[in-house]
Amino acid sequence: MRELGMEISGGPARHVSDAIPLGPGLVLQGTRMRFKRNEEIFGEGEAADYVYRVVTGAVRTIRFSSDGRRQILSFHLPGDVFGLEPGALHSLSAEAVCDAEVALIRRSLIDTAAAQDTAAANALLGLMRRELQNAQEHALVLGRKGAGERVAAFLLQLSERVTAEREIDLPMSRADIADYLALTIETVSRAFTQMERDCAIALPSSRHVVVRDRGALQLLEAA
Amino acid sequence: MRELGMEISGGPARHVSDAIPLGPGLVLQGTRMRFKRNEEIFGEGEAADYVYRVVTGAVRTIRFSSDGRRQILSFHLPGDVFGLEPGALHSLSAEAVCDAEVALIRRSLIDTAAAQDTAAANALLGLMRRELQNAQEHALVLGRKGAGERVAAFLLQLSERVTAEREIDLPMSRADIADYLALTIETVSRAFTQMERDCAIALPSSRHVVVRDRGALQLLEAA
DNA sequence: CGCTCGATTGAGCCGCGTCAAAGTGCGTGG
DNA sequence: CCACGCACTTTGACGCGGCTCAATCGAGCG
Repeated sequence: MRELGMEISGGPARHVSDAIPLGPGLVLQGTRMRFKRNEEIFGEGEAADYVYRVVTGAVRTIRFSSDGRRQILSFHLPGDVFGLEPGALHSLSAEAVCDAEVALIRRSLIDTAAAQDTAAANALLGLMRRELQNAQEHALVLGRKGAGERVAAFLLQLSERVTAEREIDLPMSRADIADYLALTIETVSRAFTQMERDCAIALPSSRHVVVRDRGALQLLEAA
Repeated sequence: MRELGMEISGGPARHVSDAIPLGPGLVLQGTRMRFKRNEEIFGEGEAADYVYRVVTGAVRTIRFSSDGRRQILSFHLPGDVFGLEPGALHSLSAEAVCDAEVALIRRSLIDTAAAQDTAAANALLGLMRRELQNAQEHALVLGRKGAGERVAAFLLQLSERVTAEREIDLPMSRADIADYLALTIETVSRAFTQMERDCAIALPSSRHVVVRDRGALQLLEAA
């Protein structure tokens, strides 16, 4: 995190404490910060002195391939914890997908809690497991699915996370989706168009998706 | 795990205890078992009552895509711990790549140790982190690299894990490599042949790789 | 010696990336 | 309020890398 103190938004937000639930029965106090669209929250290689929780907006974690192309490893939505690293340094970067509010808590507090309270340690383990399963599922999608199937899987996953409703407001651009699914923006766009032609979804605007036929999407996802 | 007691190999191996180091200062007693090539160690959806550590041989963890194709998520070599799941059920299957010896330890013992000893809990967290980083790195490789680069990255990674030497005995078949890298056996084979033509490696036999020019491999890996 | 499984090699095709050009929405400034 | 500009999205044409299908080769084993 660069210039931690300087990036806190003006007004009464400074030092407004915010709760970070690490698990059942374990809630630690944090500080809320605002980040603008595309702003870096922390960078790869920096000291991992904080753990974060999305309050509003969305956050992406990214790494760069040796050829310079970026891979988005995960999207984090309100309620999600991110930046959790057992090591001393961040092994990836995090950026705000759109304007976002994030709650921070000092890493040292969490370590202390985990050292004294086994319930806290187990809560951390649970958060870690969740990320591991996400990463494994992601590897499976990237390895075994075609373009249309990846986009369908992405929409289904997102619709489950955001709400049980049929309408999704995408916080991220086509470029973000492409870098998450390891495709190009053109291919992602064509997949959306094709799904609209098949009446699986409707696209009132490019960032607003209406799931018309969930079954058709699930069929698409299955390759 | 099916028919746990019945699959223990004959002879004095039965109930021979084996140490499983979960971390610095935490070693638990386990039982050694033998598995034949391609034998299932545990299956997706089964109760995760044990944690495992490879003693000799190699183990693969796999999941199946909805279209029936398998994805190998990771290879585990002697010393590696696998089968660790915070949840009650295994979220993936494990099989012996070749004849292998595996040390088992009851999950309940580990949970007890983690609940009483924060050092043990941290050791578990470390093992989990290692797997998470592997999974993220794997996703990046699958998403951002071409065929030759994937195979080069695979060989480099394997050579670092097995030994610092220049010779690698592959425990796994081309089909295993293909399913790990999300390629076909033909493409993997062509990549090997090409690397031999480029004098980056030598192939005395299909399972024995000699790294001739590590720099060339690293150049290949970088896309 | 012959069988079988795994590995290699070749020919052809298809999906997705690349390059290029419109089209669309939104914020800014005149 | 409208005109403009910029960023994002969509659509099209084309090429290439890896998959498919198929044949051959090689090694271990009965």
